[in-house]
Amino acid sequence: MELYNTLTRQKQTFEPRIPGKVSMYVCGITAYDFCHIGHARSTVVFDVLARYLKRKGYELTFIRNFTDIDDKIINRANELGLTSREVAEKNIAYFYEDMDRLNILRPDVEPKCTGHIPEMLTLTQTLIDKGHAYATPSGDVYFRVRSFQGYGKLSRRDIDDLRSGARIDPGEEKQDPLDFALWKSAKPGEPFWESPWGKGRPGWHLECSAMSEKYAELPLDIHGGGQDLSFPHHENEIAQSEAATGKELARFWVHNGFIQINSEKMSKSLGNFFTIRDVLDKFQSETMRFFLMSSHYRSPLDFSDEALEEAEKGIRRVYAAIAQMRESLQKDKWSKGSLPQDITAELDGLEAKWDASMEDDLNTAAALGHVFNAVRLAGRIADDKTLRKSEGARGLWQRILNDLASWDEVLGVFHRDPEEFLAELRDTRAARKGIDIAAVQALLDDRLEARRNKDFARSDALRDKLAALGVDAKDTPAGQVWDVL
RNA sequence: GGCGGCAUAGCCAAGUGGUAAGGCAGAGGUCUGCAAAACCUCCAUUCUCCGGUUCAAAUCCGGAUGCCGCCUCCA
Repeated sequence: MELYNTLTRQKQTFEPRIPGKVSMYVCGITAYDFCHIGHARSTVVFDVLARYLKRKGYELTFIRNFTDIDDKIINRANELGLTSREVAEKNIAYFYEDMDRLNILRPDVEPKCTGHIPEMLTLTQTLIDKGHAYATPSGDVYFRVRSFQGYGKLSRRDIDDLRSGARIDPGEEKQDPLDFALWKSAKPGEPFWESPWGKGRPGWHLECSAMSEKYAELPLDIHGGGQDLSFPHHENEIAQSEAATGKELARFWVHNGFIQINSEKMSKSLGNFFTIRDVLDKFQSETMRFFLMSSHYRSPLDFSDEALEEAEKGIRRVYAAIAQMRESLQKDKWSKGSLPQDITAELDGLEAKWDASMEDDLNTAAALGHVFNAVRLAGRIADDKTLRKSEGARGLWQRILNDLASWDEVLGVFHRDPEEFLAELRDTRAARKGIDIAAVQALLDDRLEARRNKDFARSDALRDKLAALGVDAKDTPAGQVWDVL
């Protein structure tokens, strides 16, 4: 497949270093709070990538870490009167709750920073021994950025241009403003580990270098994370790992684009901040996931309730089609006859295009377009009075259902029981719009009664009343059903 | 200031040299007691603007404008 590599700034044909085996390391969360929708995007993007690589038959080693010690966690612990460990563990549990709801598959290895202190100490010592790092009198250890030739190669930054932004904070004993911490000496009251340089804790960038080397052989095939991580985090990882091992850290660097709110960055300070659970209180997780896949993973994606509602309509249409196909397939009698050649050829084409889209830098937006085309094809046959009774129709629907199931292994949104999903969707929408279900049910009962008496005037009047409440009453062969307008 | 990205219909969005996917909304139609759903048809001669290259440009090059991100913790 073609994958965009931030390192080369172009799409490249992805081939793993060892044929058939892929190693992928993705930077996970810092466990100090609930996860926000940006985390959802990142995890969904790499979940889809992981699923797709597996579908292609690769033996995948997928590593995603937890940062469970850092300033933000320590601050939060102090605010809450908890230990850092308690804060991290609580938030990791919340993370799993959110990710399970989003149907994110568990990576193969989920290492925690605090479980890898010895590895980080060893790495730090190696860097000191090689002259790439130095300890200060107060017990900090810094990476000597200018000692690493390739610094800036990922983010395309010139080391001299960085100087203006870098500075030395009071209390730091850096030799150069560019240098970054590998090991931070413990301040009073902070959690610490023993080290050759005194009590302290690892710097943020170090864990990813230590853990990727421990759980995969370098170079990694893929290293991923959010766009913002490319500098300085990933640049620093490269410096640490490559300076210490002499090996390339990763061959492909994959970065997902940001979620935006009104075309602006989401941030707590701007007050336009949404957690995953905020959203999942109002929308189904399949809708959220579908929304996240509706544009390319590297593009910025504007988040809003309106955008979610549009995604909701889209996924509802797919599930409605699944329900219809399943119901149609219940029939026992099928007339002999196949479908016109052009119809089966169209489906052949759609299957090929779906694969081609995913092969092209994981183009889920295009792939979803082909899903809709398949759904429309199914409906077209269902609407044809002659064709829909034929064995050809049966074969086509079964094939589309199989395609959807197969695509779902990667996209992860079409596997629910359609009736159950649609009912849940309706209730979710009703709740969101504050519809009083009991009042609605009473009106629906009245309307059913009116229809039994063929009192269409009263039936229609009741439908208008329901519409005023935001409810759409419809009559199907199976009887009266309702949906949220 | 340095580095980078983006600009496609009313809205969302794919498309990186061969004549504009898909979704939402809208219009007309089939179906229906009427509706809804589903399906059919229509809905960008044109891709922010100006130049250039080419037989051919939304796609490549140069310039302009606008928006956004990174350079400090950040998915």
